[in-house]
Amino acid sequence: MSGFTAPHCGSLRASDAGKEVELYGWVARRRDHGGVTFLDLRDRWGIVQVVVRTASVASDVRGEYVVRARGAVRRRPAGAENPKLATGDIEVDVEELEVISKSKTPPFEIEDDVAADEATRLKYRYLDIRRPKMARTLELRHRVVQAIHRYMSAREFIEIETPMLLKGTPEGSRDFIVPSRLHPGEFFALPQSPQQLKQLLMVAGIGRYYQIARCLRDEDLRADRVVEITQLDVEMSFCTEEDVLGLIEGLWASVWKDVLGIDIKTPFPRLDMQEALLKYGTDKPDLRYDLVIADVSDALRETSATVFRSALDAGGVVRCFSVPGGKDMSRRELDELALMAKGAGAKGLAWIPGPLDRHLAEGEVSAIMAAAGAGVDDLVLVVADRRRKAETVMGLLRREIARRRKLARQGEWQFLWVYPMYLFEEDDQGNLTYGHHPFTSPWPEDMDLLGTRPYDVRARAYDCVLNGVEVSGGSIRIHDRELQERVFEILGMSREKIRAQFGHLLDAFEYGVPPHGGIAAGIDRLMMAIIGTENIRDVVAFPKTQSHQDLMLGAPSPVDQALLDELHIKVVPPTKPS
RNA sequence: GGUCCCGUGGUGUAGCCUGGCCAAACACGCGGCCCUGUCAAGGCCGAGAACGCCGGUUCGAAUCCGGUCGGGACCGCCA
Repeated sequence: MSGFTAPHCGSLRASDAGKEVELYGWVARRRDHGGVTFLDLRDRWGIVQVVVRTASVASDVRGEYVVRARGAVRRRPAGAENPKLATGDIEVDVEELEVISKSKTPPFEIEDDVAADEATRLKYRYLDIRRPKMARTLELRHRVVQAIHRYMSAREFIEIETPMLLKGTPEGSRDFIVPSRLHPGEFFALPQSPQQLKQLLMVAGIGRYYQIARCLRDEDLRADRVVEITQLDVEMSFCTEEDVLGLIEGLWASVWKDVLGIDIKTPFPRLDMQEALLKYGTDKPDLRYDLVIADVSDALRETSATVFRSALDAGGVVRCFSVPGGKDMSRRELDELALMAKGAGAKGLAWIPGPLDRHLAEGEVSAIMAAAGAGVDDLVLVVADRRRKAETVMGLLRREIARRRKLARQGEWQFLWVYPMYLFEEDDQGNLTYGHHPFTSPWPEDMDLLGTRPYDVRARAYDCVLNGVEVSGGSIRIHDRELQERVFEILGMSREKIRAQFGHLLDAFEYGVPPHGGIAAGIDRLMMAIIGTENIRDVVAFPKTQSHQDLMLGAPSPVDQALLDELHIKVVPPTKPS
């Protein structure tokens, strides 16, 4: 009999009692009592206890050895059941035990609550994945993706693969590029997303497209970002926002039902961008806790407190929110928060009651308290700065307070749509840039603002946020060649550049374009929300580090000079600034 | 591009602020012995780190300073 068809260690139940089985697995733990030895045998499905009564057989078995154990499943003696194990009602009485392969002592213990350094875990990822929690997460991820396939397929969406080797573009994120051997000095770009291809599929008349696609962006990493993301990419023709939002609400409801057995409420609440930034200081608010931010700029217009006054005079804002029961926060904790605010670029952090009170008029203090909705036991955190900076800092503090004081209500699934958003944003240099991407359709009623007040033009764009994680985002696209060209021009692109970068799309738009729109959902972030982690590496089998390294494979690495020559590539080592 | 945190046996931590009492403590793991019912088994015994690396200060550095490498968090960036 092959081990492949043998029962799984973790799948045995009381109903299997009496069966003669052969088990294959890893030794998770050995408890040697002299006359009798218990081995916990682990496979992807779980752990089962096997009992070895021949001391000599068990004595040379060690942790992480791969073994074959043959014996009879039987109910455990009364009182010896282990309710902590799914297999805890039974055990396997070993008649034959064979060591298939030995193991060195692993660099960290293979158990769910490992505290091993993440670098070590990444180097030995194959051991890390042996941890039941990791294996469960990967299996859950598979089930989520399968549920997505079923749902999309049932609605007549078809999965179409798009190329990995695309044309580079200076827009958006930095491209990963691949040298062309046959075209010296020219490069392909790996996809940041199949955006243009899926729009072209709409021109092609496909109507309903989806793909579970890998996308690569060469950007600096964060706790919630990886280099290679997996996204559900969707595009559909003749649709409105309501069609897309409804489709995705139905999708999440279906995934939650099928995979988690949970009913979630649809439709999801909606919040426009402006309100999200004001009340939560972020475009992806976590609604599992309250902490609503208030603007108190007007109340402090005449204040004599210099910190607020100078910010307001410079055209900035003063924002605050109340920390319930925050009066008990220590000076040390407040200093930590202030340090964090400064780290995010704020000039400082004020709190009420606090040292700044004496610079404020009586009425100003009470106005702030009232706006924040603060009671006598509460503490109000106040930041004065340029609007965008104040929003960022308040959002950061709001999240930090919730984390420190464990304010997020567990077990809640707080979905929401941020919609509508804005078509354009201001970049660091004060230049106009797109908010979502340059193919996003302007809000019809705002069309005449395009030439005059572009920043006020709303976009037919939407983000779906779950528990503070942006899980998807998309838009209704421009399907008119002239409007598309106009938007490119407002973005400051020359005719020549438009031609070179997007000529294929504009050409296609001359052959009958259906109105279309779509959305992309990040599977990695979705999984983060589902398992409740803030570390995206927890949901990826083989993730890279913050500096884009694969510690297990040792990638990136140099390649043979011969290969470089063939690709017409010359490496210029970085010069150190003196 | 920037700010911050971390780097001590196989693993996780303590020690570092206030240099010498630290060839460094504790727990887990590991090795040996004992033990027929445990399941984080238990008991006894034992091995194992000159403190990421380089340089400096000092009579003396795990402890102070500079640099460097590695990991992480955040700002910028991420259409």
